[in-house]
Amino acid sequence: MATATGTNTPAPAILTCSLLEWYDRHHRSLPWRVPPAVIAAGERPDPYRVWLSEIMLQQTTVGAVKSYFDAFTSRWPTVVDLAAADLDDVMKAWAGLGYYSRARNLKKCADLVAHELDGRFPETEEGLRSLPGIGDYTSAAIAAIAFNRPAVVVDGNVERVMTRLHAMETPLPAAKPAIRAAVREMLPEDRPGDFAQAMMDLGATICTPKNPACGLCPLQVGCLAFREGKQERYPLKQAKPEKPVRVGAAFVAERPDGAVLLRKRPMKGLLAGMAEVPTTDWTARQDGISSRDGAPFPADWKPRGAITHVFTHFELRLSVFHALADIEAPEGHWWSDPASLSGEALPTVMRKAVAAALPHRRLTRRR
DNA sequence: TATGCGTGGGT
DNA sequence: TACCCAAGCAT
Repeated sequence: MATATGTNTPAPAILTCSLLEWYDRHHRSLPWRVPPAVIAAGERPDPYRVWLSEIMLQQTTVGAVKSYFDAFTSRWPTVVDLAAADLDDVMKAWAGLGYYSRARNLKKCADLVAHELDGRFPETEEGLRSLPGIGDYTSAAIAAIAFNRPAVVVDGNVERVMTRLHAMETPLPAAKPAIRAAVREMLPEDRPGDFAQAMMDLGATICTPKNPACGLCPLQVGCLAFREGKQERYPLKQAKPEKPVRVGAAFVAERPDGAVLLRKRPMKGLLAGMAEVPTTDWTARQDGISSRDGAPFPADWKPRGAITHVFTHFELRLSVFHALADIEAPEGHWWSDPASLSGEALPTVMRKAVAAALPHRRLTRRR
């Protein structure tokens, strides 16, 4: 439509058409995706695989998800299989992927779908939204991708694309309603699933945070940020508070046969229900950083350096100590022998601690 | 609306 | 190096 200045802004439907043509040619091939040509032939994706991929992809990169997705779908091909699994096994399979409440909710959701919904996922946003671990984004994404419903799917990619397209001066998250409205304008009635994935692919491969490839962008003719040469200015965001530092000590006890003493973290809070080596409390204090006070039992604890791990909202510095011990596992602890250790539900921070104490031990899960 | 919740890769 | 960021959810 024409503007007062004489410059032309294409109608939303024109941009949508351009985006879908781009997607037909340049879509990413992903293990959980049914490509557009196959969709056009009338095939639909497996809702279980769509759901599983969407949960794994929450705040997580495609590269990190792929091997986990393959492992999960090989071991548990259907939602009924996953419902029949032990939660402990699911947590072990999830270890390293982060945000562990996702895995707990994944299992809850699978149980619910398998036992109360006859193994079938709801087909509406509202129905999906009521399931554990499924919020506004994920319900819309599954409804669109698995069931071709005209849902407004807005993730971080879409936020970036739309704030640039319209040169939105409102910072996130306040801009979200305007972003949703702008996406709704572009929704195609016939291909909502492809449209949602096309927007995300565009954000991931063309409309990137740094150095966007505007020369290859199907929306370039309509992009106000590009017109002003200010692509990287958007999206505007609220400033974040700085990260506090917490310190503590970790104690890696090794039995003569090489087993390592572990315990289970509380079921609530950080790394809930995951395994760990014994540690002191993690405090904000900077002094006593290498203190071996707080060891789980008396032993000849020797310093093995320190590790740093950055969580979302604080940075953790752990002094690591090692000792040989041949005792019964204390209440709530267990000895994990060398063959079992890498399969434990150990979050990355604890793998770092063990690696510092046992530098010759292999702890990597996959590659 | 604000905060807590992981991790690894990119720049 | 020190950030930034990624297909967010629960409370």
